[in-house]
Order: sequence, then C-alpha cells, then structure tokens
Amino acid sequence: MELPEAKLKFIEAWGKLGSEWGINRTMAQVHALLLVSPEALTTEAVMDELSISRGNANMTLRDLIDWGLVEKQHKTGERKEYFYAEKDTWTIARRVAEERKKRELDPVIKILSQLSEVKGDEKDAAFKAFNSSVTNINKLANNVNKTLETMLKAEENWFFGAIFKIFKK
Amino acid sequence: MELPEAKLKFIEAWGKLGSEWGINRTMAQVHALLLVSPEALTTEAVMDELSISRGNANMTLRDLIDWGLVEKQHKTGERKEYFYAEKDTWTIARRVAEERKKRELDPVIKILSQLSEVKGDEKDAAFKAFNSSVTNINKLANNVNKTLETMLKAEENWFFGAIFKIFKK
DNA sequence: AATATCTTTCATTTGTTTTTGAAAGTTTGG
DNA sequence: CCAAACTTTCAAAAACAAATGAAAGATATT
Repeated sequence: MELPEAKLKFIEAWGKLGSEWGINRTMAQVHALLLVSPEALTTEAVMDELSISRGNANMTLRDLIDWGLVEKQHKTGERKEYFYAEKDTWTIARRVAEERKKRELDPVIKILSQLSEVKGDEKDAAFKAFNSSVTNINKLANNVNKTLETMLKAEENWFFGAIFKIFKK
Repeated sequence: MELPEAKLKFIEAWGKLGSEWGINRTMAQVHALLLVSPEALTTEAVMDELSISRGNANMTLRDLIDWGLVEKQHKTGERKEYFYAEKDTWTIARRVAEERKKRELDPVIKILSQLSEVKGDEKDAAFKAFNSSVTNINKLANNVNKTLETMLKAEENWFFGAIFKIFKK
C-alpha cells in the first residue's frame, strides 16, 4: 500500500470511528488529516484535501480548537492562518476524555444523584425497582468518574503500566 | 420529587446520554424504562409509556436483545411476549463494552495494524508524520483493547478495587 | 480611505437517521 | 382449516444533523 492510499484509509477509518461515537464524521476526518500532516495546514488545504466547503472547514477547525486538539499558527510575513494538530496520542486521549466527561458524564451524574435521593414506599415494587437501579447506576458512574479523574492526571506509561501490573498473573 | 416524575427524568437522561454516545435515543429510553420496571413489559406497554409506534418498539426491543441487555419472557397461559431487562449494572456495563469493542474497536485496530506496516521513505516528512501518528495510535488502541479484555473477565469489585488500590497514595 | 486578503456567519439545501403504520407473516386454539 | 392474536417487515414520511456558499465582517496593505 502506498502512502496516499494509506492516508485515505486512515482518514476514513478515523471518521467512521468518530461517527460511531457521536463525533461529527467530518470533524474526525479533519483531525485525522492534520494528525498525519507534518506541517500545519491552511483552511484552503483542508478544503481541498477533503473536498469540503469553506464554511464547513472553518467551523470544524474551530471545534477542534475548542476540544484542545488543534492550534492556530501564524507564519511570519503571511496573513493566512495555519492549523496544527497535537500529535501526542496520550494527550489526545486525555483531552477527549476530559471534554466528554465535562459535557456528558458530569451532567448525568448530577441527575443520578438527585434521583437516588427520591423517597418512596418501600413496599411498592415500582419504587424499589427504580431506587435500586438508579442507586446502582449512580455508584458505577461515580467509579467511572473517579477513574477518569485519575487518568486525567496520569502519565500514559504510569497509567497503563500500573493497570497491567495488576492484571498480570 | 415523586416517582412518576423521577422516572421520566431518568428515561430522558438515559436517552440523552445514549444519543451523545452514538446509541439510538429511543433504544436507550426503552432500556431505561425496562430498567426501572420490576416486571417484564409487553410491546404494547412500551409503546404506550413512551408514545412510540409498534414498529419502532419491536425493532428497538430486538436490538436490546441483540446487545444482551434484555430478554424475552413468556407467561404461561398467555400468548404475548414480555420483555425484561438485566438489572445488574456491572453486567450491563460489560455487555455494552463487549458489543462496542466487537463492532467498533476491533475493526479499527485491524486497519491500524495494517497501516502501521506501510513502508516508505524515512526522509519524507509526510511519511514520517503518518507513520509516527499511526504507530502511536495503534499502541494506544491496543492498550485500551487489553484493558477492556481484562474488564470483560473481571468482577466489578475486583476491577475497580484493583484500579483504586494503585491510585491510592 | 480604498483595496486586497483572509475569516466568519447563517439562511438554505442536502444528506442521514429515525419513526411510522399498514400490510404481510406467524403462531395458537377452536 | 379458519380466524383471532400477536409479531415482524419495510417503503414512505418525518425529524434531525450536517454542509454549502454567498455575503458580511475583519484585518492588513498601499
């Protein structure tokens, strides 16, 4: 397989994975493109490589910046803006985890803890089922949350290294 | 807050979380409804509670069965089918992790390992950037994969217990 | 202060996903 | 074998999400 073909495959795979996980396909593709580009790219270059419109490229790049995955660069003597992707995968993983935790997990945990406070008749099967499910999900969510918080502080080697050390017989 | 309102909030929150993670909102809502129901429900009951069509209820319930989250039950002397949700949250988490790993992570890992085999000119910046990104993502993906495999075999207490033991000072 | 270069916005259009509901299919019991 | 009870299918419609591109907004240059 030659580089150009491999590049396309990578962009396609990354886009698909993104869309399966609730991330806009194009955003994932732009990210993939920047990831494999040694140099920062202009909006124009992104538009051309992925055949997308100016508006789409602009908004997608802004979103990637919001996620902390891409940064604007300016070249001296040039007016154009250049976009460069963070290349360290562990940093990428942490940024994504951080952002999704904040946007999605935290709000749900808030609701769950409210709902696990709901009082009712202990003899009512409907109440018992509700209470038990919500309480258990709440506990699991808090475990996940604590694990994520730890991960956000950790170094990759330390994090996975430590996990594997335990799981190794 | 009273039970009926709490139930609605739970269904809504679960549906929202699902849709943010690439799971059909209705599927997550049906799952939530069954989770807080002490008894198995009929298709009819699901349709009524969530105001969805027969076709939608039928397909969604089948999907939940495919995911291993819901089972059909038959009551003696009745022709109707009843649907009952697995209530153990750790089992739910494992089923979801297992299914998504199989459907989404495994295919991507396959592609990544192909792409990290691509050979090219070591002096070509484009090749070097491609190779380095793909190789690193491949490594991270394999770490995640191994961790998931361990999780799929583990008991909740052991899994989180082991993780927390590490992180405790 | 006029022009050229580049960026951002957003009303419309296009594309994708989900839902509907009527019809076809299946199973059970008389 | 028939009909009632129930389930499944799937083409069409509705709902939703993403992309377009022209126009407006910036910012630098002469």
